Amino acid sequence: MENYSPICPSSSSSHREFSLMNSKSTTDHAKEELLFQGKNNGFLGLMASMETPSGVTNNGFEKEVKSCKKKAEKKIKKPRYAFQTRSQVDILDDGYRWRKYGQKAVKNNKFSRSYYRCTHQGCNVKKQVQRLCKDEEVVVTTYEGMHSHPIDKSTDNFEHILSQMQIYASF
DNA sequence: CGCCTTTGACCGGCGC
DNA sequence: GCGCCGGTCAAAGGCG
Repeated sequence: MENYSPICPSSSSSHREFSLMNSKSTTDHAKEELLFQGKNNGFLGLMASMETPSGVTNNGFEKEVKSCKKKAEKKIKKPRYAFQTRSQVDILDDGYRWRKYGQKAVKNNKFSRSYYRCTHQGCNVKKQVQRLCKDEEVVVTTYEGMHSHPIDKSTDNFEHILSQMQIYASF
């Protein structure tokens, strides 16, 4: 928790990661994911967009993802937001309380992907956390849905969390 | 004692 | 039609 390299050391690194995500998205619906790379305002701007669904998400960011899941709204497609963060820990606590409900091995990746669900009553937000096989320090977190309830933890703690996550926020 | 993780099974979609 | 694959369920065990 103390030896994080403050920034992504080179821009080429982020470029490579992005390419990797694109190549992976050759499988049909994955291309509909939104991949956010923390660059200028990276994560903070992103969180703002998540907390204001009528804001950025309606500017065309809100993609429709095919989700014909049985339990969820059959025809309603949910937006997904992917983040790349640089952290040595898998658990990137964003202030909400998550319960893990699954874990699957990912192809072309020696690490596995974890599936989490928000435990707040009535909140159906899901997220999945995955590491890149080549860059162990890079963690991809994909959020699905939007929280309709306040954060459990304090903002103070959240700042601490941000410092842990080490986004590419120094440009 | 209650919540959470783990883990194998199951299910639906899609490609061949 | 069949098999693969990604995502989810649910039982059982663990931990604070």
